[in-house]
Amino acid sequence: MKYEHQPIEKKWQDKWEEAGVFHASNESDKPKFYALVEFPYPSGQGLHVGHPRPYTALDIVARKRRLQGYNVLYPIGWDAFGLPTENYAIKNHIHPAEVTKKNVARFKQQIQSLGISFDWSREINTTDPDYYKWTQWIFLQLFQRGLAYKKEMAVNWCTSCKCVLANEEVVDGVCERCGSPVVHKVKSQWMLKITEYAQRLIDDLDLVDYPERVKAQQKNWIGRSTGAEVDFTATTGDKLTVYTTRPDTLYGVTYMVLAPEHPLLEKWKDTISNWDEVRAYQDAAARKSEFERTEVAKEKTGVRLDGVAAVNPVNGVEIPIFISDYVLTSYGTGAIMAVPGHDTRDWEFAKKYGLPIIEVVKGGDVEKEAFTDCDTGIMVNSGILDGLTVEEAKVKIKEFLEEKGIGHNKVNFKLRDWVFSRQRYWGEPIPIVYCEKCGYVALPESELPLRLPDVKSYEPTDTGESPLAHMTDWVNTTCPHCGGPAKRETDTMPQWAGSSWYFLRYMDPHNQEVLASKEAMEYWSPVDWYNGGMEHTTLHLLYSRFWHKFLFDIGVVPTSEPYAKRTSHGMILGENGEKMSKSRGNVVNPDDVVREYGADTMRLYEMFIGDFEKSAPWNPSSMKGCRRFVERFWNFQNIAVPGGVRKELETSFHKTIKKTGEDIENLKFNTAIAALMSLMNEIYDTGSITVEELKIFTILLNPFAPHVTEELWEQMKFGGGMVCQQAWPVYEEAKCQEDTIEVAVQVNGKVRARILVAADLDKDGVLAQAKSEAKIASEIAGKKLVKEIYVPGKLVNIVAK
RNA sequence: GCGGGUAUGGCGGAAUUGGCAGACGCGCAGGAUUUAGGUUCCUGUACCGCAAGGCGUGUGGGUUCGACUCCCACUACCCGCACCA
Repeated sequence: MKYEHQPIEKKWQDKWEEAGVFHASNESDKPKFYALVEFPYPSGQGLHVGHPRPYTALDIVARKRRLQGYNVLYPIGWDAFGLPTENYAIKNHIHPAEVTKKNVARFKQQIQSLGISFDWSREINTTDPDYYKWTQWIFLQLFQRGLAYKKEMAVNWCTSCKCVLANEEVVDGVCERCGSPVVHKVKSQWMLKITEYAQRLIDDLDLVDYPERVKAQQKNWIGRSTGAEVDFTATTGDKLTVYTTRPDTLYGVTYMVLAPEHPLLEKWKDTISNWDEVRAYQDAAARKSEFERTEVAKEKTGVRLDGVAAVNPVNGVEIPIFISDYVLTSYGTGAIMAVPGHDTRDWEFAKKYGLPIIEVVKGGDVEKEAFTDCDTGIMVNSGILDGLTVEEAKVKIKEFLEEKGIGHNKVNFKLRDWVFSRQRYWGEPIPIVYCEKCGYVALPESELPLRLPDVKSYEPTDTGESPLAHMTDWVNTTCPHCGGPAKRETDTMPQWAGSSWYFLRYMDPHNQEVLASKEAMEYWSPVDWYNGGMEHTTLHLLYSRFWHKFLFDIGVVPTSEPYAKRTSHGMILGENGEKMSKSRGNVVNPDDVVREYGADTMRLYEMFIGDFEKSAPWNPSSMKGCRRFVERFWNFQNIAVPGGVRKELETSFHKTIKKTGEDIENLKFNTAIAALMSLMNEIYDTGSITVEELKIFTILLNPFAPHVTEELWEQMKFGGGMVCQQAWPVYEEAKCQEDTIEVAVQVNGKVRARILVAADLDKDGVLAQAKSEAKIASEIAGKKLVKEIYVPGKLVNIVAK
């Protein structure tokens, strides 16, 4: 009997939707389980085979949890604002909203053809005004508490998208999205003070269950470092503060370096005798692109300031001051003290400009190279610190600095505030107006959502203004504060805005009064299990944690962290082992796979392909094994006989129930499927399957292959509704153990025989049986038995000399 | 440079409180059924060897009765960050 997957899969997808079996309830006596996958950006290309991997994985978890009696929320939606849609709209003269609608319809149809048990009654879309009303509302809360502010600053400007990018969106000096060069441009931008949450974003990682690599990457990105700020004095009398992580090396300072943009330079204009040279260097630094300036390999350059010097506060020594573009204004104080004896960059710089190098920690040879690996060394040439260990010196110097009032401990972060405006059309309008008299004024809540106006042209402008700026009717408005003339903000929010809180909306997606009701959030929070890509670790994941902490602080959400557990899937690569992409021509469309092999086979294949957390190349030849597995399951019908679980298969069934359940929770879908395959092989070896056995097998397989299991359940007239409404089988620990077990017998660590023993036989009994084995007896004959080891149920090792 | 990870048959991959390496699947070889087979079923399959046996988890050491697993020193590759003082 051939399994016709096409009509059968469609049939069950329709039935599930009609019956609403996957709709979550906000009121239930059952325990809740909130599973979340990152909602997709509905691009024009449609789904590729990478998308279903995480969806299927959490679908398996969600389906299994439902069978176990949980009230499961497994929602989906569309992260639909963004550049590709807007660009497509411009090119083809279609409104971005129309493009979005079309793409969403295609994505939805594709996802539904995979049999994912999403709760479609909670579908959301970030471009829906009923949704972005609340994105704007959150922005206003940030603004009213001083966490959103406007700032004139040099920003990353993509020359092709004609748009500002966040630091996180610039990769190797080019735009992450289109690969065009990124240059610096001074513009007035909306910023969000994520830096205010830097410490808590690190600390609270202890509260959540994230993979170590995700935690490490976030910590690395936030970049906390501890050190001290120390005040040097310039010969002009100005205070010159530096940040250092090594205040213990203060006696080794032989010069200072300022960033070319350091504000004191302008003040010293008349004192610096080589001002022309300094100005030329400043200009050159300003012209460099982000990429040129951060290129690591390049040689350090700088200019010495003539006529101004600095005085080291610990020993009164006068030292020269340089400017160099390797010192950044955006980190620390924009000025550093240079210790060439113990810092590689300072050492190179000192060698190049012939500056003195002083050893302050013993152990290296500072004439040959900087001695940086010196945490265990002893201080020398360091006045009050001489003879101390580095560790002791750190404590003593800090006491000294504080006593004299010339320095104090300081924590610094690499994390910068989040550049939040984009000069594009297809994003949430920022609900702020600018009034000559009152400055930036928040729109009253009653005017939300502030809808995107219908513009004729979405073309980005070369002036760096948003396309919205041309809509004078829309731009010109009145100030909500004083009633005078005012202009609307014409920049829009970045794509990350809508995705920073979407998981809250799923809890109560149709609420018109608040972003989600208190009751709904208290019931569903936090997300129990959130799976997503590693590429979002320092973008979406960090941003949404920040917004959630803010919403927690103002009493909107009940938990300080949004996601209790995070997991990450590996990428599906092309057949050639390279990343799937249109340009490489190795993209596989899931529609073709579903048509040829069926959704169940596709799901099994993607889960069986390898370790879920690692990337794996697409290999259609092993698809056959999964299809074969589905058909062999289907053919169980041909050998089904009445009866309960047979004695000889009892242990196997208990073991498989245990393993399948545990493996699903541990993301080990590949071994869960392998266990089911093994059980199937064992069943076929007996020549038949009993009705009870088939029922259990069907329920175990259902989360992986939902369609074929439903159809077989119906064909067999097992009753009680659909498979997805049954109860997950329960195993007994005691019955996972065989009565008779095989024990390997080793002599001096090498396996020489295998014996069958009763499971409850004690050590002496097993050893006696092992030694009576002919092979073993001859091996140990005439030798002295030194040691005898028995690992219960596994092996015996006899050490003989 | 810093941080994280990986290395096992022809291939994807199993196996971790140290205890039978190669589960499961693909592929391949042989056989059965079939008019036929890109179907199904059975058998075999790390490597060397006819066999007894030997050898084997990136490399080199170590601990142990016993190491894919633990320790030390390397190599190669992948990912993230990177002039962060």
